[in-house]
Amino acid sequence: MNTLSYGLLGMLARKPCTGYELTKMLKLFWQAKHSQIYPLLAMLEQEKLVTCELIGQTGKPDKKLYTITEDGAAALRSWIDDAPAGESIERDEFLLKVYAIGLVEPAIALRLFQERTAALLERLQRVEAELEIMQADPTIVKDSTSKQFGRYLLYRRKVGLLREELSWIEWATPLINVNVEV
Amino acid sequence: MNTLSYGLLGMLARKPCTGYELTKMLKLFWQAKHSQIYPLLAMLEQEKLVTCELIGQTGKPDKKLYTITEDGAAALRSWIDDAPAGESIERDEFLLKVYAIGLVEPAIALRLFQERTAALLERLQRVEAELEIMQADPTIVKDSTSKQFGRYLLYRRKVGLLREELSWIEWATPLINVNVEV
DNA sequence: GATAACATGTAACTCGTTACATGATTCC
DNA sequence: GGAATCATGTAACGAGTTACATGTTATC
Repeated sequence: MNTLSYGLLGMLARKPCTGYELTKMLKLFWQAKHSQIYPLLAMLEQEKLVTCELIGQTGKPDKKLYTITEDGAAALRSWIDDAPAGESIERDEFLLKVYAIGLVEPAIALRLFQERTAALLERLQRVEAELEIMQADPTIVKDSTSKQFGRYLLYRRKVGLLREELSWIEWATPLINVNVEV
Repeated sequence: MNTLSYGLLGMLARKPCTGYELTKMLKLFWQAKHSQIYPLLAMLEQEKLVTCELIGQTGKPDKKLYTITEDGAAALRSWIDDAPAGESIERDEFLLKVYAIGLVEPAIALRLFQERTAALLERLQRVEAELEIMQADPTIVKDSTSKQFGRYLLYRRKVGLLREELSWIEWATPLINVNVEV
């Protein structure tokens, strides 16, 4: 049982999902490709931490709906309670490029920031749209024992961090122009 | 040449370093253990993107000081210019735990946030201390073509993001108490 | 007497990505 | 006609971690 396995259990605790759905949902908090997720789901099923139901569809491929079991929920809870805080990992190519930004021409530096801004704005839009849906439901926002509550907190966090990075870029951009503008 | 290799070149573009120093410096922007870094440095030397000087020390182990070459700087520049924006990776166990926070007792949830706060404050202190050193030197802060400039930007970014997450926790904490306080 | 900092390296392993494989439907 | 979405799976590879290996000095 690695960290990702518990992550999958956590998502399934909110609602039953297919591997395909989990892959997309997870993207915001823990990147993993489907090739990693499908085998883990099979393992969780073998360990009886989840059950699987095959759902035939017409016009679309059949799918497998996974549901967390009582054992699974117990394992998840004890992981949250007991596991020591694993360190967080961040690997962002953009940051490595910024580190050496003094070496490249200002035009290149500015393009780098512009591209980042575009990507951040796109993500921000998606996250804010999802947040608005959640905020329309008062039980999600107010009941800290709701199954949806943690997800709501995380979306709020994401919005804050995205906005913070955007305002950092706004601050940094004119600093790069300085030597060029004369 | 993978992303980490370019990251190492970027750090070496600022100043010559040993593998040991690089491991520590990199930690803030791209986690990597020394066991991954030492072999890459050997490879960069073979490719003549860096040179290596053996420095004997008394009382401490000998060390190897790596310096970026003209070829190395050129490779680094063209990577920054041309390489398409690689996606950023974040893997944070804490986030997965928060996702399922509705399942655990409020006391556990609060402890989770408290531990996170402590870790964030510690990191914030280190980053702010380093920032103050940089801000004492006006050339670093004002000259966007300085070798130090990118690093300065990144430390500013880090401070902003750490503070943002701290204020998110301050906002979230009372929401968890709600059901308990009655 | 134990731990931390300094300093480098290799081997075995797990984790994660890329590519291969299949196949219908909808939108441009 | 081509791309995107839905949907699952495996194999080969590359990236990253853990553990092993060595040795001094300074601090608690």
